[in-house]
Amino acid sequence: MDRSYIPDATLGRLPRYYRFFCDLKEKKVSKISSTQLAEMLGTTPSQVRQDFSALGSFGQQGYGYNVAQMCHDLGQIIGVDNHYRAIIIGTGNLGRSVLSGIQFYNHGFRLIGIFDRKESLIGQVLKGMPIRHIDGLDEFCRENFPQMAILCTPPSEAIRLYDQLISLGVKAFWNFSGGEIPRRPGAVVNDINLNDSLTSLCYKMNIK
Amino acid sequence: MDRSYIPDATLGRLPRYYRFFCDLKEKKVSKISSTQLAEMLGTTPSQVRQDFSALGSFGQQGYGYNVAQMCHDLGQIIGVDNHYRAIIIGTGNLGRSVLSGIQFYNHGFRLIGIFDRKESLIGQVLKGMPIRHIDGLDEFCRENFPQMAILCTPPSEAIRLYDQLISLGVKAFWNFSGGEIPRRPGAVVNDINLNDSLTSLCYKMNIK
DNA sequence: TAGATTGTTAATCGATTAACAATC
DNA sequence: TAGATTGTTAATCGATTAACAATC
Repeated sequence: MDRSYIPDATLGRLPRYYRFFCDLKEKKVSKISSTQLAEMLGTTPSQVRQDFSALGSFGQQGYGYNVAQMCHDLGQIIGVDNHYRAIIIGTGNLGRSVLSGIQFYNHGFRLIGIFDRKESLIGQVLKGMPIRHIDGLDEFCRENFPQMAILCTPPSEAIRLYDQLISLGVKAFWNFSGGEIPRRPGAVVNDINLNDSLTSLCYKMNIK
Repeated sequence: MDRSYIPDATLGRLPRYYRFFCDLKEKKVSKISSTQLAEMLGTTPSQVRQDFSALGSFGQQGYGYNVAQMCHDLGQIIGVDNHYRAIIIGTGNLGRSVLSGIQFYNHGFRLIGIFDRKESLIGQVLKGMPIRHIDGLDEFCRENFPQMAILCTPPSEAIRLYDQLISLGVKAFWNFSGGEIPRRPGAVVNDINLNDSLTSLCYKMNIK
């Protein structure tokens, strides 16, 4: 189980592998071969084996991969049991769709706070939690130590919040704002840029 | 301007390049060097020049890249003026956030129809358009020829709709459902999988 | 044991970086 | 002309694919 170095390309595929194994487990499939899995994923058996080898998880020669085992092992590598404390800022359509559509707990997080700037929304209950005013963000962070923040505000506000939150100890950001967030050592950022995704779809249609 | 072959990695960066040049144009910046641009993007001058060289667009030695020109040229390559006809299916939180947050016209598309299954929503007006019942999808497509579909339904429905829409001539899909859509020749798909993105963020926190 | 399938090594392919001649 | 900066070539690095020995 030496995972001193795992290629970036492998890590990029890790969430999808994990999702497939969880689904297979749900469907009571007990084992699967690299060939079958590659078929489902639209990739090659070689890549599947190379990836799992790099991740340090083991199949069994002549048998394949044990679904429950892989599900557990990949979950460990990802750290889904850590349930990092998360807050969300911005409860417009985007914020609300994240709140309603994502199962935080199954994906390694626990939601502990919801923030907005709009006075009329403060106190409204979402997911069993009141919307708090953004002005109380500092105090909230000093008391509750959120580790991850979901940025669902306009771009310029997201960029400001980013630095503010870093100084408050937040280590990870899920950025839906479309704003360009400067990378800082010690902070990790996942961007969801819908405009860029739409642009790329246009390009793909254009060349076909 | 030979763009017989453009590397995938370059194409993956194309939307972001385009966005940066559009922003610079808005800010009345007239020219920029690969070094300055690389600084803004968090990459290397070498990569910037290599990419633009592959795309067939030209800077000027000793000067840099003309912002307005690049904006125009990259827009041409992407095909933003095509304004492909798009429909959206599903007007839950996710669908509504796409409808309210995306400027279709600026990114190569034109929205021509909104669909849902829920009776109580039919007729409600969003973005100046009535929500139509999904049962009228076939007829609508045969009359209006949508080229792209945004899937904001639950996964299983998205997968069904995908094949239905392909048979109706739809060529591109923006898949927010989280469902795994089988690739078909002649169809292009851009997936937005929020669960996978969250999983990867968890992993990144876990290793830090 | 025989058959199946992994894990790993080697070969190929693609992407990034470095360096510099070309040229505006 | 001199200075700046591109475009392109070559070198390095990383990812994918192919092949097969190891082994359950």
